[in-house]
Amino acid sequence: MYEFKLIEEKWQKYWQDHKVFEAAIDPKKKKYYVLEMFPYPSGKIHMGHVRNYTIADVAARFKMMQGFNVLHPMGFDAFGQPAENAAIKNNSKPDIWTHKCIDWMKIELKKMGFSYDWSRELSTCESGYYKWNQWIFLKMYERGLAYKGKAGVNWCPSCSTTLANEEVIDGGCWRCHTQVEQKDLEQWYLKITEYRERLLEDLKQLKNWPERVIAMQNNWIGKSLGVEIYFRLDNSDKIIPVFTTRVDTIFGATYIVLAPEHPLVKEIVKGKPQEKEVLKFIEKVSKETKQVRSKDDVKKEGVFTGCFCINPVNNEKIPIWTADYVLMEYGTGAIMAVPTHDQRDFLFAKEHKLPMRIVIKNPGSESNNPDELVEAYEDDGIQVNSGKFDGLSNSEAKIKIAEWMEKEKIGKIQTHWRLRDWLISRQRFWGTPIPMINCPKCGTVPVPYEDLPVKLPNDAPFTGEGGSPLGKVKEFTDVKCPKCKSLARRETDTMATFFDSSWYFLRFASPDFKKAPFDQKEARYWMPVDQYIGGIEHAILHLLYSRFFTKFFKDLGLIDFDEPFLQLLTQGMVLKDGEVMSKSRGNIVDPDSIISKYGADTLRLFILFAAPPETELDWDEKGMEGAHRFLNRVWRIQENLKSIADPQLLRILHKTIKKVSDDYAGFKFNTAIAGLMELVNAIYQYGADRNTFSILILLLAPIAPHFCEELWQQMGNKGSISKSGWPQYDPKMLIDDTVTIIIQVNGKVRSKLDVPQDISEKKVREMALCDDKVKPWIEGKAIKNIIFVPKKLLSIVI
RNA sequence: GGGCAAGUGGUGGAAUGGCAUACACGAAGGACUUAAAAUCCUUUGGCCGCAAGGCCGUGAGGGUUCAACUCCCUCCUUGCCCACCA
Repeated sequence: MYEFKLIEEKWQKYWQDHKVFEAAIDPKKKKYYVLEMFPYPSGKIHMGHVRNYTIADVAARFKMMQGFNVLHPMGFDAFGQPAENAAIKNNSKPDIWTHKCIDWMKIELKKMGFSYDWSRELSTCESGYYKWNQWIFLKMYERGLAYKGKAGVNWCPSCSTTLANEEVIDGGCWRCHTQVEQKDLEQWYLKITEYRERLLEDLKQLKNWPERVIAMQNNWIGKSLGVEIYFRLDNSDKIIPVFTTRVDTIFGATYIVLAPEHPLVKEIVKGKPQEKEVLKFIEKVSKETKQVRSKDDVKKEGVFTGCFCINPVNNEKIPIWTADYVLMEYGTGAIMAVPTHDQRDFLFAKEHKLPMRIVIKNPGSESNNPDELVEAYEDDGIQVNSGKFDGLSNSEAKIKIAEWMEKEKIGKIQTHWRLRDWLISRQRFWGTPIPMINCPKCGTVPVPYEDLPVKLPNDAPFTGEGGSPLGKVKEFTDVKCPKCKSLARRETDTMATFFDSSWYFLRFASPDFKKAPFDQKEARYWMPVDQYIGGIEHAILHLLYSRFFTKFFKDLGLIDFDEPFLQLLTQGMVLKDGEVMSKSRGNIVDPDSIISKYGADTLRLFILFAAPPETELDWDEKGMEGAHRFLNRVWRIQENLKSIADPQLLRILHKTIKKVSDDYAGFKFNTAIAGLMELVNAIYQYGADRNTFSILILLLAPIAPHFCEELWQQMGNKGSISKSGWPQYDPKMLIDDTVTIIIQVNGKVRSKLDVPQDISEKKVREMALCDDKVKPWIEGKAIKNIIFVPKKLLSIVI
């Protein structure tokens, strides 16, 4: 039994005292920057963190042993609501709570033996960091990328703060899940939409990102090509623009629908007999939450406005409705309804007995009668009832009709985007103050660069209610206008914490740099991040914002690359009995208690062995025992070393070096460990010599570093094993003298032959045909064909 | 409704056109021990058979191939993400 507690403490101290993992520019060495998504300091690390950081640590240590100059930093995403909530609850201060949490988490992270360069540690709540948030904000403001806008914003009544669209999940607050309300406020936005084309285009560069993350980003940016069509109001010059991606169905538009919030609705019903009913309907819909309106099973409601408009392609007079299934936020807030080719329109038209016309012929149906439809036909087909476009395939017609409409000036080809500007204002204390001053004379005035940072006051009244706590601190709000020197009021909103995490990876290159967010010389060497690792929950927001900031820095001339993260790995969740570990379920396994029972090396080994990094991992304490048993099995090898290497074992050793090296490089840690276990099993069979054992220790070192450092030292080596180089295999040792050839008859395995590896096909044929196990299957039958795959198999077809 | 994954022994998983179930867990048996733990050894997909051996078997069905967990088509199930997006 090895004494994991003593060994782990000993080597953690050694790494710290000898600054083993402190990184510095070395132009002679190839750099490797490995980064995991930094944690929010909630107080304790959980198994998700352990898994994330263990994966990254093996990558870092493996690359280091291979001779790369590795940067592997760690920091804390320290601003945010929980600190403030804790302050409210405990009548304390957010910074005290946060620093306590950070200290505690650092202890736990160090116990895991991660190879961090702690000299680069950063926390986003330090003014030395958030000063640069403010600097970046001002640079964006100068370029018109930060602007103030009044808008209906998502308001969480529980946190009494606004939320970005992206932070609203199923109509609820992303943290507390309270139903989100709509509220009008003056807010700061970042114009991420200005970068949408590049954010979309550059996704193509990201060859080493998981496909699904690319797909999610794609959908989120949501570029759709379509046509804006101008419907003229009957007996008026007023134009109602309508956006469609299915312009091929325009000849089948039998009515149009305006969103109830559409400003035209009230205008056009004025004085009409329907006015009262329409206004009542608008009133009713305004009370519905977006949630209710988006439910699929809720019946689509709507009313006729009494007005008509003209379909510009055939001058048909069609009715105008308003209905709750049309959303003001998307497109133009108005749609053309084609009941035959859109299922929502179909259900609505059936309900309200509106006319229909088939314009895309379903190749699988004879009928041309819309009354016989049981649902809308949304697939491809041939144009009918579409004037001069009849007979074209609808995909062809889409382009032809769009071009024709643009020529006739009755429509315009348009691009629509789903991505909105990013709302960053928060009515919260524990965040970066937005560096702006509101002067009664000069209006909005930026804080001069030399006055940065705008520091958070030490104290503020925390009630959790009302607007920004900063608004109640007079020393903070009262300030002289930088322009006219008259009394002005400081902006009291703080920035969303996603701002902080959108560039921290650059700050790690030079965490103490005083003149800019980062030292260009350091950034040029270390960036971009070679391997980024984190949870899939950040697949959209955090990664999109980080990509946006990176492009912005490039435009400022500070860096010369487009994308911050070359390779991305999204690790799977850690489950317990098939369920997500969570406080509410009460099924949390505390890493700390596991470390004291088995040691960090065993925990690292188990968590990597139990499943591939990307898939879910079901926690199983029995598996921990197995992992621990394996380490003890390795430990005992040293008691019984032979002086001469067994030639059989030597071949297995070299194959293992290759397998483990390849598997580490491909993040296939579970099979790498399986390979090491096979090697250990072989050692127990053949007996190991010193060299074989040393190589085993080196191969295992990235996964169980303390354990291997100790054995490495006991073998008489000096210095850290992480600087000792990576074992190389001899390609000649991978080739066996003999190979096993599989003999198949009609695809079924009937025999196996052990033969010299360079044997001729003729010889194998001869051996196979007179093989005792093969004979009965081919006797008296005509051989049609024989397929020979060298070194693998011979397949006889009869 | 759309997109992306995935579905393999009692369990976690391995194999990405060429011996299905590597490695581990669990289970059963044995050695050592006064005993237990630890350790070591053996067995462990199903069915038939004393055995040799045979047949079946990777969610279901079909296809391509000498050969399919792997490629193609249809479907089912689960997970994740998106969604009255026009």
